Amino acid sequence: MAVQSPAPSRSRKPASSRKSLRADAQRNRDKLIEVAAAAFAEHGVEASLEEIARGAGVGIGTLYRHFPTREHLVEVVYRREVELLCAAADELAQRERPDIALEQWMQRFVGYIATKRGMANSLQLLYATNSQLFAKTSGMVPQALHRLVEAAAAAGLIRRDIESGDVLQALSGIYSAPNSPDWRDRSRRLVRLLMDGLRSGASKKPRKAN
Amino acid sequence: MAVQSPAPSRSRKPASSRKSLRADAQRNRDKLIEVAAAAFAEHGVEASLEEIARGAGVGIGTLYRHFPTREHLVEVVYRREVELLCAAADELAQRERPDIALEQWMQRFVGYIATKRGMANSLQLLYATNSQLFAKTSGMVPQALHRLVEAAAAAGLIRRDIESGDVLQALSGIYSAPNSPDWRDRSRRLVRLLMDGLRSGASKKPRKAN
DNA sequence: GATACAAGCGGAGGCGCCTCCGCTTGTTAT
DNA sequence: ATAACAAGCGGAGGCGCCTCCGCTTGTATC
Repeated sequence: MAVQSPAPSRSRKPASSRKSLRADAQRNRDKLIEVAAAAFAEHGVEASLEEIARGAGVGIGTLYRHFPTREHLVEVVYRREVELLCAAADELAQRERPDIALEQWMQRFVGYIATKRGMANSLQLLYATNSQLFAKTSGMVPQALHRLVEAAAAAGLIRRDIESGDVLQALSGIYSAPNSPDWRDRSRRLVRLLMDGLRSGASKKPRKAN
Repeated sequence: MAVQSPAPSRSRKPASSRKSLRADAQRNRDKLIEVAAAAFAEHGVEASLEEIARGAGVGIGTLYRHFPTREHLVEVVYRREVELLCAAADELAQRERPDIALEQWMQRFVGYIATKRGMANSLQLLYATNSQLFAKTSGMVPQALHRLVEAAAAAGLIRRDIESGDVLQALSGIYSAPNSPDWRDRSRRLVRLLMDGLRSGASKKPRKAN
């Protein structure tokens, strides 16, 4: 039994991340994640880490202390984006009519996925060594979609003979289609098409407001 | 139809590689491959390309002209080693008693494979884009083994109720075993063990020379 | 041999990766 | 407020990647 160091009496501030960081460190960390998310979206996972550090206004050393490898950073960004995406589902559900909420979320989902292709490699690395992490995040998306579909169906705004798993599969068909140059418009049209299909057997005729 | 450049009357020297290079270029290329093979064996595929260039006594630019990416170099080295390995089978078959030839070749085979683990990633990249290349080289090894096994069996020096595919599988068990620190000795012992098993049902008692 | 020129060379230069460690600053205890 | 110190910072430095282009050299032709 090794003697442990004094262990300061800390008891406050779980703050926003698991380990209580010093306030400035937490700020830097958040900023790095934010800038990294933008950089990965724009340049793919190969974005320059030094540039990310510069963009966040910190030294390269700080980036590396927080995220010892590129993969760590990619993973954190990925997870945050999945969480944001799923949080958006609930927010939309509160603000919009259920079918509108579903459609807008699906639009956002396909847009989101598109930028994540490049992450696949990095993520696979962690996949192999840390699978439970994935189990958690990858479950969140189907659940969010499920809630939206159920709500829309319960409101009679989409047909009932379809379940959320079917919709997810349809979506995956949309985003995994060969990405042509006009890819962005195409997937937007396809989501609309899918939504019209869903509405076509609804019990209520959707009008404007609720 | 684009106008082609004059196309000099060349007709000599297919030399050792596909395209007739200038003599000095060919020398450099060969040297690079040789040095790279050693470097990959020692440091894995992440070996420094600059160091390889230095070791070959050429500039880094020369390396990159011959092998535009690391993967190209890895692939060429890999292919050459497979070819050398298979050529060694025939040579051994001529020089040694068939069972000895088989054993020595198997020893060489497992030693060779061990160094190639790290290449897997690089090779997979090319695998995806250029599969026929693989079909060719990956077929050579089973064929070489097959010849050796057949010869030994025909000479009555190993049992006949085993075919070369079985032996290959046994070998793959040996080299894919978790590589412990004493890995090298262990696999050597295992090959000997395998060989004794093969001999145990032979029709002739193996003595020394033929 | 001399000439001409395409083929080939090589290394400087610009960028990115990552480590290391002396300096700064937030936090805690007084 | 002040002191003390751990936590955190940042960027210089060393290395590797890869490109670019002016210089060298092998080869063909006469």
